[in-house]
Amino acid sequence: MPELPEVETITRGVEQWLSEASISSVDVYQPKLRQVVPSHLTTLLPGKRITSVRRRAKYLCAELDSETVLVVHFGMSGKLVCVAPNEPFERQKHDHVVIHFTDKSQLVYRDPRRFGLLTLVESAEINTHPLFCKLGPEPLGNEFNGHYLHEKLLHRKQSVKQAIMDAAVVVGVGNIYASEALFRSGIDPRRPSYELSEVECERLASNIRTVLTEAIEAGGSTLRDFAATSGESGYFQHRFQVYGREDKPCVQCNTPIQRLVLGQRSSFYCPQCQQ
DNA sequence: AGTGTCGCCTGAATGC
DNA sequence: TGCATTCAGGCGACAC
Repeated sequence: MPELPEVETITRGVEQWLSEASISSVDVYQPKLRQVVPSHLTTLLPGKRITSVRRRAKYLCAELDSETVLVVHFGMSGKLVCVAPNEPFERQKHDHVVIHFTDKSQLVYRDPRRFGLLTLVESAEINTHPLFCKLGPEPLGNEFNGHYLHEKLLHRKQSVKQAIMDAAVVVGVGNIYASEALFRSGIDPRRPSYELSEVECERLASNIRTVLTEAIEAGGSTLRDFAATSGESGYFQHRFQVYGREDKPCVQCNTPIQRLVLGQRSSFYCPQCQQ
């Protein structure tokens, strides 16, 4: 599932792949994603060129030469498939949107579970747009640090795991990386947020940063094959220390990893190392 | 305002 | 073997 590191990898992949070509046509085969794909996509995109690509939270933002941003979210199962000019391409069952370029290349949005979205936002309005206006800081940016996190958590009763997964606190920390960062920090995911000291918040913020950075680097290793691998990326799943490892020995102390549910999400932790 | 719950959707895994 | 059920997940909508 595309978490922040995967979206970052996809973004870098698309960036490498950008060309002078402009969009010639857009086919929408299934508009019913998490949000309905706006019908004006097919009329507004042709003739435009993608000038740059960046990531904000788990959104890929493709800037067009019309003061407009094509916003893509991958939900749980979304991918972008880059098809090289004249490379044979057969549309698959869950290819919902196909963007054709003048150089005969294609960009394909594939999403079996349809939890993702594609939409257009005016560049000037991106920060006030409903999708973006409530977002907290980027976990890899300077604004996010232990002091900030401590202030944010101070008056929260919620568990610390739920808090760091709240996009208003910090964006892009999904279920997997929340568990991993808490393990590395030696913090029990059930701890009430207000209970964490500034030192613990420093440690947690730092580990959120490093675990995401390491995952991006692992994803980056497949960057070269980006177009060929249909957006599949990364080997970081082989480095999970707690996520999905219920009953398996803790990598630090051999105590069996436990699973519990917080806010309807599976959480994994070591009862020995995380207090 | 903060918090908890629901629902969208499909495929994989599990149960009978 | 095949059918039915359960689960996973991001995140907005909604209720309290």
